[in-house]
Amino acid sequence: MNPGPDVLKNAALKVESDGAAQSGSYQEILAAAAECFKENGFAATSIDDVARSLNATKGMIYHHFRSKMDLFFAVYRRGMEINFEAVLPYSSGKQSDGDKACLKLAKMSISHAIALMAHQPFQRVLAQGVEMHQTGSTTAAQRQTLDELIRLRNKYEGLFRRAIEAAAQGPVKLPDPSLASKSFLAVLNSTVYWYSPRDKDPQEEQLALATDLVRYAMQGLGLKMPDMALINLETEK
Amino acid sequence: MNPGPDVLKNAALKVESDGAAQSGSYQEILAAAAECFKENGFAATSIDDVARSLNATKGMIYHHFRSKMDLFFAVYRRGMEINFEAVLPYSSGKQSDGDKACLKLAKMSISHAIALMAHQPFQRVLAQGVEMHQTGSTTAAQRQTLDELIRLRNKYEGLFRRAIEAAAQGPVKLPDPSLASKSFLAVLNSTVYWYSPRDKDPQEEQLALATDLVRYAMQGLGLKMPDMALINLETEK
DNA sequence: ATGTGAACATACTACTGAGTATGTTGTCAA
DNA sequence: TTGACAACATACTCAGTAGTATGTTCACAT
Repeated sequence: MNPGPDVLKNAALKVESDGAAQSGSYQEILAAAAECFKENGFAATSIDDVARSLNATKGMIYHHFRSKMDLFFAVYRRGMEINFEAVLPYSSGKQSDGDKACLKLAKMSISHAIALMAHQPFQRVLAQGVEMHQTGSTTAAQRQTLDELIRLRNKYEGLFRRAIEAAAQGPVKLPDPSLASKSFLAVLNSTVYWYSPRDKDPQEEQLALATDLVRYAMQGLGLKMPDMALINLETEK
Repeated sequence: MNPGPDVLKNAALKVESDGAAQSGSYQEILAAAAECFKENGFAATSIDDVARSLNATKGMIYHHFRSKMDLFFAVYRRGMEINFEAVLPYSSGKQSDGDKACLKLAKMSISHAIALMAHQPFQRVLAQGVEMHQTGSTTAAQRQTLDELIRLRNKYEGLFRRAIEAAAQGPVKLPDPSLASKSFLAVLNSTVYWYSPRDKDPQEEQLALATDLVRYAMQGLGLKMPDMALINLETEK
């Protein structure tokens, strides 16, 4: 079929490799679009809305994107990129030791949960993309692109499923690994629908919330949360 | 302010009291609209779409509903109705005994999870309503109605929060009851985004899935799942 | 029989919004 | 200097759609 790693590579390397090449306005459009899509949803957002929020016009958007769908896909892709960047650093290697595997899962999960809260607009777009996939809309060509993006998402979910299976070796039994990972991620992702950052110490607040959520999610699997002292993530930029 | 029980009564009694009074077509419109909203989302669904799926015309819809928003609200209300009908029978009374409280919570949760899978279109509309609430759309009057509907939803969530608090008395500590109930319901509600019924034994399948989900959700709180023998719900109609 | 209103269908209006076609401006190479 | 192209802005087309205005049918009360 299609070589697995490539799909990931496409997403994960774009930011690094392009750097200055990807004109600043491009990323700005993505951010503005994500914000608009979050506010009103894809269908209710017009290209003019996005342009307006940039003090620009429709022509500018269409200079960079061939259609509204293309713009949405680009935002979606960027959202997946963000998530991979958050989780990949902690997801490499196979831990045969149960506690190590648990620690790895916890790190991945907390990093994921924080990224989710720190980049809400993009994460909401990801959720909308999933809904769109179940829908029978779009043309054949768009459908193909969307399928590819969903595969990317499944790949991401796979990172967690494998980490969960590794962590649940031993005393814990998983009735259905797929169901387990879905439930697990459902808890972590739930913040998308109600969290809104407070001005005071959003960093601190997000870490605390993420910790509680991950504790709950792991406990559901019968796993105990590792000591927080062991989970010091590199604080990002 | 507004008397709490009334809001609930409005929703919970409508079906019973109206009965034959609510013309058949009314409920059919709700079902068709729910299906359309689920398929394409609120914004991307036209009144003509709904009418077409009923082999009717726009005039018929507007004869029963004053606007597209009104139709949406009615569908939302019906969705909440379904949920209350599923859960209320098991949510009455205060269990001081921990195990009893646990059993009560389990019954409520399983009934909720099954209702969710059995009425997907309506449940998806509920989700869309929540998103809509975070959004800055709609007029002032509509906003008021939407606020009322969200209060209804919060009331529903409150049933679970109280049941959770009652069940978690004793050996278990809840860091944040609100967070706990949000996570708890996130797990149960997650099926909305991926479950699709199989032709074979949907009843059986839904019960099995619901059981697994509830087990996970309760374990996350540190509660153990009661024996299934104790959880025989009255099978609905 | 007749008028009256409920329950629709049909025809129309007014507007929004995706996509396009065509300017306009600045920059940079030759 | 000029021409060529990137990076936009402006102006327009046209399909779709919320809402309205106006038939039409039929049951039912008087």
